[in-house]
Amino acid sequence: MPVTSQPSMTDIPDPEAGNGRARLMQKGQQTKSAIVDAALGLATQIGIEGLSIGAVAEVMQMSKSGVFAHFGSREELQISVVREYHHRFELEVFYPAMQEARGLPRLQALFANWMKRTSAEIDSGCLYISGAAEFDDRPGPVSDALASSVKTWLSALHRCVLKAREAGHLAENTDAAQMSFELHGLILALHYEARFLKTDKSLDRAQRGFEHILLRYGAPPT
Amino acid sequence: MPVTSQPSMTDIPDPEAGNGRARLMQKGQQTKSAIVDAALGLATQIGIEGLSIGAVAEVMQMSKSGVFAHFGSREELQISVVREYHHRFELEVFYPAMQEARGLPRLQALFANWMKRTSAEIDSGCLYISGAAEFDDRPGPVSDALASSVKTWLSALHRCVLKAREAGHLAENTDAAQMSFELHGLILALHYEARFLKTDKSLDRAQRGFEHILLRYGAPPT
DNA sequence: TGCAAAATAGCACGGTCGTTCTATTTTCAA
DNA sequence: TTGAAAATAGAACGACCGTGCTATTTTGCA
Repeated sequence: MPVTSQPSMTDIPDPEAGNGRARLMQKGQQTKSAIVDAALGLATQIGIEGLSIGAVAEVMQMSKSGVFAHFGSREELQISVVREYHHRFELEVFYPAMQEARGLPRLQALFANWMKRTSAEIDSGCLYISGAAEFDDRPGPVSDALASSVKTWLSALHRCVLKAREAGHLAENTDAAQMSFELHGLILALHYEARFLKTDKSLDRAQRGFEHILLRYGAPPT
Repeated sequence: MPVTSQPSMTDIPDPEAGNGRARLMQKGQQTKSAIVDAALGLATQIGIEGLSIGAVAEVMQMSKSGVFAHFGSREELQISVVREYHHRFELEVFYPAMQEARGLPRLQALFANWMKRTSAEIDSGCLYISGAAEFDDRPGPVSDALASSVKTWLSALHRCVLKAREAGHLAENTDAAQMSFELHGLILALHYEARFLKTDKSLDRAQRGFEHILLRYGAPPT
């Protein structure tokens, strides 16, 4: 069997796509990347709405207008941050799991990577979770970008569950959407209790919850 | 058996407690209540951090300083809002469920009320959820008040699970903390998917998830 | 009814915000 | 190396923020 092309989670067009290969980055692009980097770091701490150009400028040791010029508006900076987060999420959660065998092993890897990225070990919070709370009552381009990223990820998860069922690793009558919902809940509870309430053992609980769900949907016990 | 006194979820001292009965509210107290009311409405839309005295003053048709004088600081206003939310949560979720028979019926009522309060039908978001995202990296008095309220509620839930197990409605080896964690996850997923992603059927999924959890922990099938 | 106390308004302060405009510096290709 | 283009800085703007200070109004008891 030939090596198939890497499946991508992404369905969001990335305007910068493919200009990294053409030549080494121009100075401007380098700086812009560094700014988005710094902004993402800030956003995971104080939230996307809390992002201020002044704060980013200070971290970057640049002037406000210098930072501003790269984006044209705060909103565009926020959207860039969301795109960057999406990109990293793919890199850390999605792609590595795709190396695993289709079906249950891949689903398990997906969930394990997801937990890793969500848990408090990584001291930066999850933008998909904090962002949802910030924007669930505030429609606009940033909210749209965020929702689009999240939906892309959740539907990738949904597909993975479907494949596991097709492979006979889950019961035939498995409701994939229902199972995805329950998995999502475990991650959200992990994030909430570990990060906000500082409850220890949250990671264990998420892991055990995962096993409970697998059992319910007919996976062979581990 | 005599009617026992109403059990309370609260372990937070309320400085205003018990002065409502003494006499009709003084004008100042009335206004303060109305301000907290308006502020809570704003906070559920734009977040606790987004609360500004100016915005509250406009809703109240008062001057900024008029509003400010009641609290002495923005932080105190935020804390008052958290306390008010806690109070309403008790009233709408906790107390009504206490009318049900101890054990499984009470647990079911608790979860049903919780779902009702969380779902998108109630167009105001859940302060416990949005607040957690806002304050998980921002320690301080407001974060403390919020965390304290949430912990009070979660431990009430935990106790309810314990009682259900003691009553023989759940398997003897039920891990109450684990079960509470999983229930919490369902509510968080409901809030996330219904409010942010506008996914329909989220309420059904939460309900079905609840039934799955009950089955796992040995409750008789409904 | 009068008077102290409480409640509210009005104004000003220093600060931060996003954004605009203009000047200066840096980059990169011809 | 020169010169156009890109990148960055700096100052200023109007708006909003929380807060303090000082009137003024309203309240509720003696």
